[in-house]
Amino acid sequence: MAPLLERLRHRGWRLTAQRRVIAEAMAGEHVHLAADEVFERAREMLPEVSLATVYNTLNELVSMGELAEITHTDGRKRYDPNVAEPHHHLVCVDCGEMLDVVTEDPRLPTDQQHGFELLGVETTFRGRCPDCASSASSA
Amino acid sequence: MAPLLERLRHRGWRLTAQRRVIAEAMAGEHVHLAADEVFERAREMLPEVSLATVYNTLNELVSMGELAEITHTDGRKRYDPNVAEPHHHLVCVDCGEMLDVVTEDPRLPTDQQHGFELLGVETTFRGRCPDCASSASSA
DNA sequence: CTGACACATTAGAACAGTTCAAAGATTGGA
DNA sequence: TCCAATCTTTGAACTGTTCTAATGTGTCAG
Repeated sequence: MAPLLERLRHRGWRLTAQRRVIAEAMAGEHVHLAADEVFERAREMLPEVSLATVYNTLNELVSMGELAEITHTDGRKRYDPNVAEPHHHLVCVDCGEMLDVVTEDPRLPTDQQHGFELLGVETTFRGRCPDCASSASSA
Repeated sequence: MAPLLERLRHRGWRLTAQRRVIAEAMAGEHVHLAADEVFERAREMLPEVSLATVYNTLNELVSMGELAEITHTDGRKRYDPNVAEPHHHLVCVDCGEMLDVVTEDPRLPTDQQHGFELLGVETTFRGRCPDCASSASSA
């Protein structure tokens, strides 16, 4: 799938300077930035950009389906530009690093569906990343 | 497993009036209350109880391992007294109702582990509950 | 090209959920 | 009973996010 900026251009989305740097901040493969991190990155490229615009734009991209919103344990929302390939997440409980993993979706047996119309599944594997594991054992 | 209050008594946890009503508010099988809902329920039984105590107590119970903390999409933490039986959740995207479901844990293939030491898995099935499905189609 | 309207952006106030700090109340043990 | 430890309370502070009202910018019809 084309990168985020490309996709937005195709949609005829009005691409202002602010929106471009925000989209550029989200570029990449394993990107799971929180709003304040997007703000940081965007500001390096365009210092005048405001936090409100970052929030506006991220919310808009989410409702356009161009970004996925991930709710992290710490209460900050994170944004994932990888909406093309269905995937789950592997998160380090110590440093919060988040990686994409591609695994089979877990299944919900019919007798557990409670009459729900199923729409999706999200799985988060929690663990300790190599860096945190080695620094913990040496501590 | 014994209900929450029972377990707490066994641990010799100092059981004050406030703590008891908070624990009682969490009693039941499919309970996934947010802090303000616990506060509400507790206050019905003991009007003097304060919100700070609710937060203090919930956090304490979580670190004792007697409650599980669930991070909901809306930014409110929810608390689950069912820590005995490993389970996952089924959530209505419209009304937020949350049910426990018992399914097999999804597996993370070794080639996807990125060197992480795995600690746990959380799965959330998202869907629409029967009530919301019928009111949506009639709307 | 120009005016005008729609849309984007901004700063800061407002808001929700949660945590913190200091003072007061309660508990259990000597 | 008195003390020390612990619990509770109030209210302020903090974090992440949304809202508001004013200003700025792009686009297009004429």
